[in-house]
Amino acid sequence: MVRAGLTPERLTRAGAELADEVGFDQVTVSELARRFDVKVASLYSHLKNSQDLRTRIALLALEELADRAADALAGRAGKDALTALANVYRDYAREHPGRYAAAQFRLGPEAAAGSAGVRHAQMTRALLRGYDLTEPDQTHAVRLLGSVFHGYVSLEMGGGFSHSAPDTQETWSRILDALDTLLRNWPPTP
Amino acid sequence: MVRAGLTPERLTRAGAELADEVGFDQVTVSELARRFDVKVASLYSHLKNSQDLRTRIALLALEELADRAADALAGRAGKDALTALANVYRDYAREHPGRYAAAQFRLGPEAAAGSAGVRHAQMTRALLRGYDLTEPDQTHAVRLLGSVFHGYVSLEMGGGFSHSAPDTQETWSRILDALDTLLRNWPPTP
DNA sequence: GCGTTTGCCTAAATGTCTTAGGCACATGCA
DNA sequence: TGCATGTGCCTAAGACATTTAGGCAAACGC
Repeated sequence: MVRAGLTPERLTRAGAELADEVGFDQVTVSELARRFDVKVASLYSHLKNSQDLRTRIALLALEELADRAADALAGRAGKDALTALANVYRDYAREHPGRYAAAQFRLGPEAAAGSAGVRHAQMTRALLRGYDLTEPDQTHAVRLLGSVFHGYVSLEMGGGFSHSAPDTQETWSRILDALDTLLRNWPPTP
Repeated sequence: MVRAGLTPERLTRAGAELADEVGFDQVTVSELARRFDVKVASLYSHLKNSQDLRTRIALLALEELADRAADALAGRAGKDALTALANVYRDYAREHPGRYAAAQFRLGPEAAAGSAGVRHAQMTRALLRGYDLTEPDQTHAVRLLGSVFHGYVSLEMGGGFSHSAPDTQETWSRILDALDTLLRNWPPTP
């Protein structure tokens, strides 16, 4: 009997691919076992359970996203950086919808602490250094950017903007213009 | 044998309550049957299947949300209306997390067409009449507001802003200030 | 070469989803 | 009032996912 060479890492990568193909919430231990041509119970030597698998996929996606973001931000500032970071999220979601959904997966406090979530916040903060914001407005802006990026990408992927003109690419550009304007003219606290 | 009095409507309402208690993706035909003290198979006279149940809950949530939004917008304009509408989404998500998740549920094209989704878009457009935007910028702004509202609420509910000062209420107010400013000074197309 | 560990197996329990077919109660018509 | 019909919930059963327990054999360490 030839050993399949299962490891948590290989299972996680295969799980991520599976998520992109069939959707994150259709990711199943059974299907994963099928792909490795192995019995289901065998996976339980490498994964705690089904939840563990999903968590690992989520952490993988967060890492990949953070790596791409770091890459995109290198050497850029101001609106150039804003556009680059925004496009990282949007492009990743389009290329890897299952992984993107995984990145939104509600992590337990332990997993969240060890995740790349922190890097994401730091990078958004770095981006904002190109604008003239001081605390606490910088934090507010970090949260705004996170909301817009995530919200736009979710709605676009979910088909929320599907059936209407103008096309979503134009809206995306204009939203980035608008955010840039807003960050350069952040309203003072009333 | 006393009849339980099942109807699609009662099942949908109970399903919505179940969603708020245990989360939308934990809503199960079996659990619903348990709550009505009825055998699982009995529900299949009233529901096509599990997907049908979820779709009905989603449509219910979209209706409720649209009703609240219409109510909140009545007699308001400008920033007052903006704040009111935004708070409808945020409050609904806090009061009814399961229903809110349901409202984000990916509907099939048929269900989507018959849903209250259209009313939501119309109301956002109505709100924007208080600002000076013409097409296509109005559409861009509709999409931006949808993205921010949805994105912020998801991230806040998902705990994305949990562990940091300043508190989320302050951020929420400042984001609404910022959006108001932005809509009053929408940048011209480059 | 031998013992131990590791990797994948079989077996079995539990739970969900779904369909098929049956019995009894409620309702409608004579 | 009595009967016929239909509706509402039932039992039964198959398919599939999750998870645990325990076993056998290949790989590795000495």
